[in-house]
Amino acid sequence: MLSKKTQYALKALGYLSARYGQGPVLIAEISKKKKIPLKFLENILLDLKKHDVLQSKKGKGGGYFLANHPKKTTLADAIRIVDGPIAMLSCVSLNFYERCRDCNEATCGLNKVMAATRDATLKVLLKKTLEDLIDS
Amino acid sequence: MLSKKTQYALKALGYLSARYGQGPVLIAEISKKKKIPLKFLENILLDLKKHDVLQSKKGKGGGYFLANHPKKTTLADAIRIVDGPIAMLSCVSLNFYERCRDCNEATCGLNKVMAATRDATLKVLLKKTLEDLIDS
DNA sequence: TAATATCCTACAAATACAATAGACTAAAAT
DNA sequence: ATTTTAGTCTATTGTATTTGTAGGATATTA
Repeated sequence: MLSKKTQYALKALGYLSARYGQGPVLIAEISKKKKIPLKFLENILLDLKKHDVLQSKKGKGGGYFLANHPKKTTLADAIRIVDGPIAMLSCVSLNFYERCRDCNEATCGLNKVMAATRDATLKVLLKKTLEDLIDS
Repeated sequence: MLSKKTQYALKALGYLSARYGQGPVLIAEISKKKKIPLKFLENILLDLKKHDVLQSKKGKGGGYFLANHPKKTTLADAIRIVDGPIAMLSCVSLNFYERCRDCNEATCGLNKVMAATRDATLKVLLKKTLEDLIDS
């Protein structure tokens, strides 16, 4: 299950996607419209900025906005930044790989199954983008 | 990511699958071979028994064994018992559904995307069974 | 220089996860 | 019968993660 933090992040990204090209949006506005705790949201957006998904502008007329067209950022990208690995086990994670103790990957049945699961999940998350987060 | 508890459960189920039809296996044996804390494993196996994945026998010559052929239990079944929902959000979970506050599912972009992700993941986990957990 | 709004670090509270303890029940062997 | 074996059950403890808050620092505009 995605953490609440990640849900907040995706909700905020959806909101910003709907306003892409319309200038900066205040954190306070996103917080209010999407019912996300303000200070928590600050941290989340900052994190997304540091990973080049968002850009920001300070002072009056400032706020946050997407660094690229909503189609350019995949959900896999976004989720990895905020939530970490997409795979169900570290030993099959592409971006957060960790060898598991007491287990030989070459012979481990669980490893193979989880790699197949990761591939299926990732196929969707690499295809879907921030644009798909816009509410209809 | 799967909890450690779930990893332990799947490792244990793989071990029991390899010994299917060969009589009961001691918790202590599984614990030792798969390096799973004994008392923790007790709880996990008991849980799987209560959900009819395992059966047990007490006293000398006792132990745990699969209730059905390893092919009969899907990984989706096993994971749901120990870990809970497979979906990334409760609002798209088939077995652990919860409506999310402050969000209209009919119009929510996130909901649609996560439903698609769930379908892809589930397609694999419903096809794979305990038999696939047997180490080669 | 005053007002605005993001940036940054640290912290606190709440929840979930991992592991252990110890007594209880059932079955088998003697 | 009673001892040994092995699973059953409930509770508790320690640890880690998650969620959320506080308050000042920095940058931008007017």
